[in-house]
Amino acid sequence: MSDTVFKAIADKSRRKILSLLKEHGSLTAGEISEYFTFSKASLSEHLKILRHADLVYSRRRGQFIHYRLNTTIFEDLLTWVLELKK
Amino acid sequence: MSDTVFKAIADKSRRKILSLLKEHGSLTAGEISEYFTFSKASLSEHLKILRHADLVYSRRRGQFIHYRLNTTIFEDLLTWVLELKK
DNA sequence: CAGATATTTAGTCATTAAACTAAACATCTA
DNA sequence: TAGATGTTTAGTTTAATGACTAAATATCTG
Repeated sequence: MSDTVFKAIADKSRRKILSLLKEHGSLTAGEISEYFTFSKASLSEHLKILRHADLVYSRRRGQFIHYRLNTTIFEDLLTWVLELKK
Repeated sequence: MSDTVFKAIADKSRRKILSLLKEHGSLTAGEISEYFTFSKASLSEHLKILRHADLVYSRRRGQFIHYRLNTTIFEDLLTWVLELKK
């Protein structure tokens, strides 16, 4: 399990982004930013961290960039937790 | 799910401590320190963070303090992961 | 193409986190 | 009780993180 993933989910705002994406399926950076008070530049930074951890995909559709969860990494995270719990 | 837990598992050394405890059942701070190169003071700091996150118990037996995993929190972590994955 | 909108990059600053050494505290044994 | 061993606390330093503003880049529309 990569350190990058644990660092990515260590931040409360990023976890909130994940749950927003879970709830809505897909959101643009602009839509996500409506749920937060910090700047769009800061949000972009958070999204970059989530992207690098492979926790989200992004795909540009015209002017907008759509984000969605990449659930494959959660599989690994699940394995890590179960390994310690069992 | 508390932020404290996510912060606690964000550190690679602390995750290694958790897996050592999983593997050995129970270890003293001194025994744990043999697996690391950093100072015992630093280890003590890491153990404090794990204790505050309720990821480990500690119990003094004479001169030694024994650490072991507290698996109840992993249950919550599991729920968090499943919630995003499902 | 020019202007508008969406998003990211660059550069800076304040806060937090992780490491260290030295000292303190707890318990055991002679 | 004194000295040895095990562990934590205090105080400091350095590195990493998260925030900001300003500027750059990408795409759409008139």
